[in-house]
Amino acid sequence: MAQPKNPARNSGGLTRAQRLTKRAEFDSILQDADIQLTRYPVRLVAKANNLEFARLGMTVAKKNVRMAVDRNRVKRLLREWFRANKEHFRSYDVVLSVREYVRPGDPLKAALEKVLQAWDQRVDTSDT
RNA sequence: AGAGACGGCUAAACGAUCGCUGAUGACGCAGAGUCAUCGGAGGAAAGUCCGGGCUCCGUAGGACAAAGUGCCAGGUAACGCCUGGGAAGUGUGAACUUACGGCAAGUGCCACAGAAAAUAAACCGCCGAGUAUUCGGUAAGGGUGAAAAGGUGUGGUAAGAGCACACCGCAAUCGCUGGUAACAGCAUUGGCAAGGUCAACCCCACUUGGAGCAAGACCAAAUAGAGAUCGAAAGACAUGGUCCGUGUCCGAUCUGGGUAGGUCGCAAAUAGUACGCCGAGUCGUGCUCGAGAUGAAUGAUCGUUCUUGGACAGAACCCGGCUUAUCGGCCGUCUCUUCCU
RNA sequence: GCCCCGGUGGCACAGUUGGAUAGCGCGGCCGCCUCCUAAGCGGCAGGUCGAAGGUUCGAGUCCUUCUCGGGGCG
Repeated sequence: MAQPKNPARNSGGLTRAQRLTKRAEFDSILQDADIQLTRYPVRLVAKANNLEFARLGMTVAKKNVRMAVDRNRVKRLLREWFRANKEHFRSYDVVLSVREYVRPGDPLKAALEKVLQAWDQRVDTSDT
């Protein structure tokens, strides 16, 4: 039997439709952002997307995180964090950037926790 | 027992849940998607230092230039790599290291010091003649320097000197013997040939067309054939630096306008491993494994165990090497020292 | 992924074919000048020549391997 077309139906996954894949999409979000917030070293930029689910894009520059192993690890942790908390970001396109070098591990997780708190406050006030 | 040399292997394991990605199958008109099964980073994936495959370029022909390599032999698709051998050097030794062709082709350079740094020469010395300083002989000794026309001993001499002799070293013979060769040994001859530097220019031998998967091929959307200047049988252009040769003929330059992506290339081949041949390697037989993304996949959480928190580190066309990084653990062969029997 | 440049006092740069104690400008410090400051004048300090190894009597320079920084190719 056919499944609904909404990819957000799948509660746990993070499929290609839920990712930003075009340069133009990144540019439009970064230029016309609705919400920007930074909790060192993570920067979050978001824009409402008129969809029923969230989409994720990440930028981790080689200049900031030099080693490919660390860079992959940072991106995996960002992706996993977004996947676990994506209900918070419903109907938003989100771009996550790592601005400074951070060792993947507890410091990054702590920073992401702060980002989530700040996001919840911002979204609550803007909705009401 | 301690210290060490060489070679090889390994690179935490298992389970549960939630996820990512490719293939196959099923459902689905198709697409999107869902479910099931299977696969899913390394010894260096790294640096991009070499070599090849593959693709395109106007032929890829010649000459010059440029770059690289450099003891000998073998291996290889090829190499600057590997294996074996020679020579030289280091280490008590096992072993290790070596850009190790040629300055008796040419040119250049060798600061300071020193008499003199390359046609050789003579500062202090030594000796003889002469007598207030010169002439001649000499290269033993001193001094300078990184480097100064073999070393030691004996004879010899005015003093000395390969001047003579012995031994060592050196050179020559295209000598003899061994070796495919580099080279080694022996014999004979020569008093000995008057520096170093080629990671200085260079000479000799050999090698190299250029670019690189952002190569390139196909599909498709959009834009639209604009304006100006210059040159025309000489010139311009062509993917290599120059020339010759070759090809094209309206070409070149500038300004302006427009630009959206997708599919293939893309993974099984020159692979690894066991046995046979001294070795690299080749061949034969058998066995093993089989990543393929494109804002870019291996993760998260929990539990158990260990060496108690696991180093260096992440494929992007592929392969063979080199180099560099690396916590440890294990295995094999061998060396030295000390002790015991 | 591929290709190409560069690293010399605090800053921006020289350093020719290897040769003596690596220079110049700005900046810093001290002194002179001035009532004081600036300007000017005189003097001084400050360098692992990105790192390691090699060739050489001798390396900023030549060779090799790393490291850091920058640029180009859609």
